[in-house]
Amino acid sequence: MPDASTIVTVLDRAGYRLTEPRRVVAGLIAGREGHFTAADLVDDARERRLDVGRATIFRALELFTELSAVERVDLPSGEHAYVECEPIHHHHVICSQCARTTEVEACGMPAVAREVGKATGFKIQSHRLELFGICPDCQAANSRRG
Amino acid sequence: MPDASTIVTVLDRAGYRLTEPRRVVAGLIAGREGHFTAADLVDDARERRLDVGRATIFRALELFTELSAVERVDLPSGEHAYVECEPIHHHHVICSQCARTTEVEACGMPAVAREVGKATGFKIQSHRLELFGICPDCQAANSRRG
DNA sequence: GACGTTGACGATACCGAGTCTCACTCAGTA
DNA sequence: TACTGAGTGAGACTCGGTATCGTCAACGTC
Repeated sequence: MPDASTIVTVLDRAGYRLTEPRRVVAGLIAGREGHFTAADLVDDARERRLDVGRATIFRALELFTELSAVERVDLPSGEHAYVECEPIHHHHVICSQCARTTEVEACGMPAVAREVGKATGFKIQSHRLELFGICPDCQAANSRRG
Repeated sequence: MPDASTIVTVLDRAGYRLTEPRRVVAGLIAGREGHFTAADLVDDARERRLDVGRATIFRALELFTELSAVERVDLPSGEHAYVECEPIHHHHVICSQCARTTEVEACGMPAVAREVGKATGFKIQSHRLELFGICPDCQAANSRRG
């Protein structure tokens, strides 16, 4: 279960001000499972009558991304989404049914990157890997349904 | 060197009409090296005084993508771009200096996907891998420059 | 606790990518 | 040649994201 205080702590450590709107956005993120878009948070805030401006939500997301408290992912649809995550290098596995995401280290990746570098002559600097599939829960639900 | 006739052939085989605007868009794509955005093509068309509507360019790109004659990639900046490519499963290595792209099979990927599936319990259906680095030409140019 | 500084805020205008609509055109066919 | 419907261009529209600007409040200092 994600926790708003994690983000707040990261913010504090980095020397940023702990303002009410930032706490609210952190709380909205914590209240979500899986990926979410900026628009989702804007809607959430409006529904819960939390007085946070649209611009503020975008700014907060930008800041959290910079601090690696959340990460941007690109869905197959081309949409930009965010997921809350630990600030270490990893990748996301995204359930295409329920949108839940899981972090993985995908430790085989450096080898793949090395191989690609060898094959193409490129000096590989970074990569982006996103995996899409069906999570265990949805698999179970699907098989129950027949 | 990409070739407009490749796209035109794919279009023809799929039973789509070979109209002038589609040939023009195919030509614009062929005239590019590396990735490009829809806006790039719109600009190109305007510069060369080719009478192709903006909507038509978007429609053509959508169609070409559907036929796997071009593929969408997401740049680290979050921009959506396209690259011309062969209609088989592969990944792109993108030069962060000159934007040139190269296709690779990244044959180690199925193993990584399998491993991730095992570790998370997800049934992996698809993945998206993009690699960013410096191409051989830019490396050479850089080392010449000191 | 009061105060001052300045980073953060909300409102809102703005921008640009992409989509939708609709009347018109033209490629392919009978 | 006439017909038909896929494809087109113009332009309005939507929506995600950014920029601006006057105001507010977090936080360090006294």
